[in-house]
Amino acid sequence: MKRVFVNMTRVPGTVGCVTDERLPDDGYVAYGVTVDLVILTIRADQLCVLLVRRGLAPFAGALALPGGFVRPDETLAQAARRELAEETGLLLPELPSRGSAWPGVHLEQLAAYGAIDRDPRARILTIAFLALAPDLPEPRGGTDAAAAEFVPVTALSGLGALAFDHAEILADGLERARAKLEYSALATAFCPAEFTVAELRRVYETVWGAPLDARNFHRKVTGTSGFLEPVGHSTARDGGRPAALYRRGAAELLHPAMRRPPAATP
Amino acid sequence: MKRVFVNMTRVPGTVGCVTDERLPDDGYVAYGVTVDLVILTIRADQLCVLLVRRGLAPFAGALALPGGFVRPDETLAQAARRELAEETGLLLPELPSRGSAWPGVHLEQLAAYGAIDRDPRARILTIAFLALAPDLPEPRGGTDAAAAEFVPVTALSGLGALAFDHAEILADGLERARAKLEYSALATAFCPAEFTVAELRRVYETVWGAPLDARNFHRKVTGTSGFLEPVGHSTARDGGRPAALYRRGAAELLHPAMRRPPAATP
DNA sequence: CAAATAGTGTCTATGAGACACTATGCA
DNA sequence: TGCATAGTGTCTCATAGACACTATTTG
Repeated sequence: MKRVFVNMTRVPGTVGCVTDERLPDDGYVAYGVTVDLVILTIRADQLCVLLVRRGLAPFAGALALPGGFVRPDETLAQAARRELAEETGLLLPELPSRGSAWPGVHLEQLAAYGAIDRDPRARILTIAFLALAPDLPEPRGGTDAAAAEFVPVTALSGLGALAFDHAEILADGLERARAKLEYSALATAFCPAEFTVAELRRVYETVWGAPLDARNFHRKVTGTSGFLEPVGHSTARDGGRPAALYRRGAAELLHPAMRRPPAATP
Repeated sequence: MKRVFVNMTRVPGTVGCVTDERLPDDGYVAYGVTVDLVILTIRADQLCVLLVRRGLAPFAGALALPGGFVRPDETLAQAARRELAEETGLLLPELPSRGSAWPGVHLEQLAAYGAIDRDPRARILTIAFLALAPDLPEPRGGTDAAAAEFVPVTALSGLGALAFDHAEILADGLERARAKLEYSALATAFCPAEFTVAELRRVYETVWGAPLDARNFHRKVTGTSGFLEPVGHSTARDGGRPAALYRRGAAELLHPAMRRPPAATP
């Protein structure tokens, strides 16, 4: 499918004219730019991703990652935050431009995707972001989402392909999340402000898809300095002996790192 | 500095009109997109980055990372490969779209940078790539490089600021490289096709800026399966007992990982 | 021979994983 | 009392780091 790019523009003040073959060195071609979000949460012990059902062509009726065009007055991170707020109904304070985070929600850049025909309409690049959040209220149909829903990632093979190259983006987001649980305190982003060690362990087990030894896990996380901060030993119950509650500590990176078992992640 | 965006375009087939305030949901604004390269190599036991002296405004006369606009018929990775070839004079075979690599040279996506005023002329996003290469021939002034030279990264504080946000991009690239030496076989990308354990160790010491114990290093790298593959025990000399030569093995990721000493990286 | 670099052996501290055991709640 | 979950102690194995020691070259 060879397309003619009619949406080339020149910017006053730059040299260069636009042809289809070879651009002058300071030539300038403009592309559409979107942000797409991999928003992960844990519901009922399942790792879920927020997907929207597309209403418009292309891929009308298919599931897709939430996202939208970057506006001229916002950075990439700001666009991602706006989309996140629109899709989840969360209101977010202003954030530093890169990385985390307000209490509990984590947002970071994942990668840029620029395959030539990833959007059949025109050349559109997307910058994907990864968001991790504790269990959220039901997503409200945002302004640009026909219908948004959290879908267990294990159910995706049976749901048909995602729109555009979103399956690849989602796979990259999942792998990033799984990898970062090893060496960062990111798992706490899936937990409410106060949580027990068992809840944190279930996060690891759910994201990695592998069981962990509860005793060793407890020793490890409580022994890693800066990971957890005990909040006055209030407790909550879950059937047995009450558990101590913790808040996330100051550490971003874990020393030593948690070790992901070699098990599969189906 | 408030600018008016005159370079907004509409793409036939998409709805939406362009205003400065609020875009319809499927609205579309176009931006300039470049790739910028952090090309690292090791020369004379110093970690060096390839920089070009800008000839044109803005930042005329300043040092900058090599890069250029993405053409409409190439992916981001292809644009990065083209720029790499133009700047270094290397001829490169066609590659799979993500990650590495042809013998010895590594290229991977680093991140996207989209601060609103990162280019004073217009809204331009850049996708940064990280390249690691063995000692290259003197860079030839490429088509769009006024002059290209490898600069030791330790010398950069005394050279004045880099153009645009390239100091931030370079810092991110350096940190990525330092981190990936820990858990990947990336250090071999700084070495020629055949190398000794001592040469590999000098790569680690140079990138990390910290000395390593030669004996323990030797045991570790030769004991990590898939990292090094002994090529018929030919040798080369460097003053003392001849050393065995190795080629990089099949492993991308190291098990167990190398450990970066806590030392500073000045 | 000495000097220089390559490579091995050995000891110790630390952390991971296995798992017995104790602690504290509820029905 | 029985059961479920929380949390600790202890053993074993693997690996990191320190460093003594051997091996193989050149001058």
